[in-house]
Amino acid sequence: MGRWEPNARGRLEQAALELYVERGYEQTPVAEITKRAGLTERTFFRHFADKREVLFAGSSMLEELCADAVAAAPATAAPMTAVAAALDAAAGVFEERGDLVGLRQSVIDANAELRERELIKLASLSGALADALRERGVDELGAWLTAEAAIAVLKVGFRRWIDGDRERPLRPLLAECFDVLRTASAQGAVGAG
Amino acid sequence: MGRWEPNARGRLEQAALELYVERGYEQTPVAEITKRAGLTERTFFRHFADKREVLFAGSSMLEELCADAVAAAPATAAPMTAVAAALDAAAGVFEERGDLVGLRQSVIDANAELRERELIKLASLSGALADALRERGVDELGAWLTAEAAIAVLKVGFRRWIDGDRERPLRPLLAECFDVLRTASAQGAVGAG
DNA sequence: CTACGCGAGGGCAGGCACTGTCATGCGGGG
DNA sequence: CCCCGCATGACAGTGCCTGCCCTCGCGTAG
Repeated sequence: MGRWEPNARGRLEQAALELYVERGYEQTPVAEITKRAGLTERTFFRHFADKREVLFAGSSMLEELCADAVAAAPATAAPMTAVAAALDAAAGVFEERGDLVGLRQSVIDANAELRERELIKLASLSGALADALRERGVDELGAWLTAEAAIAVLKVGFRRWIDGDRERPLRPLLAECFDVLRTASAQGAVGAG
Repeated sequence: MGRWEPNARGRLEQAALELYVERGYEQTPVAEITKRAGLTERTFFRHFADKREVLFAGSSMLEELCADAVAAAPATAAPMTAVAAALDAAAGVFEERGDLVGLRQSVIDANAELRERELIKLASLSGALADALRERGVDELGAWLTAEAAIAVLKVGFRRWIDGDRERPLRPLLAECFDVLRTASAQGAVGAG
């Protein structure tokens, strides 16, 4: 037994999610979160850079997971196939904890600051995917655009999953998005130039 | 002559950009901006929702421009061709004021909060493009993904333009991005499912 | 000409997010 | 037994942002 209860960080994450759900993000002062977690405000900001970040603790793990999946794809796989494998891996994580993910997303959707934070996390994920593709020898432009395309697919597919029946698997929705993107890209787009 | 100097909003925008360039965004209190513009802090927040928004005054205009371009595309044009026309129109605006755009972007790139705001503006632009595509009769999924793909192209092409020689036209860079995206989408991507 | 409302901005008080700094007490290593 | 590191507490301070009320000049109705 230490001087303090263990897992301060986890307690803060849980208290924050609960309160954000109960009262909304804006109506929840940091002091309330730390009170519920049995800690002080100062400690909150030692664990999380700001009031938003507490909702995105798992994003770095997701990044690693996706980057590893890209690296693990067969050497013969096309770039788009490699990032599809990464989204496949990510989908597994989401599907495992559908309820938690849905709750968290409802909080994010309800607040502009949180949506901003979500977008920069997705941009960071895009960067990680692009890096992983470059490691595979993909050229700069191809890596960048393939990664951004994957994020587009993730955004749209994930949204349809969240807004629909969360018992349905996410993976087929992502596959459908890849298909639609391929079809749309194939037609036209020679206009700019 | 009114009671106050005219164009308070414009003076705030200019003073803010100047100061953000001179000292950096974080090191510039709102009070400094209003001082330079000859106004009070309270007035700043009547014109702009927050300290970041003052840098993104033109984004709603850009949205309208792009949405109009999509609507104005020939009825026979494919969705991707229509959004390419929209980026074409946007590129024209950027190229006209390359210096200002470059200065503004250097400020944004230097600060995470501003990058977040930029991303949500791009997401909003994506939504506007998707709406315009739906107006053309494009189905939900196709509209969404085509719009997101266009934003991906804009992000990558714009970045290359900013980081390179800004005298070079932006449009060919965007066209190249569309090509690369089409090629990448055509290969593989059948993995998720 | 007067009265009145409206619009743009000023002034002030206050809440809350976040930071710097120092204090505190448990655990482990010498 | 001492000391040092580490996680947390305590507290003051800054800056962003808001709510509320006041001021003044202008246009307009009467």
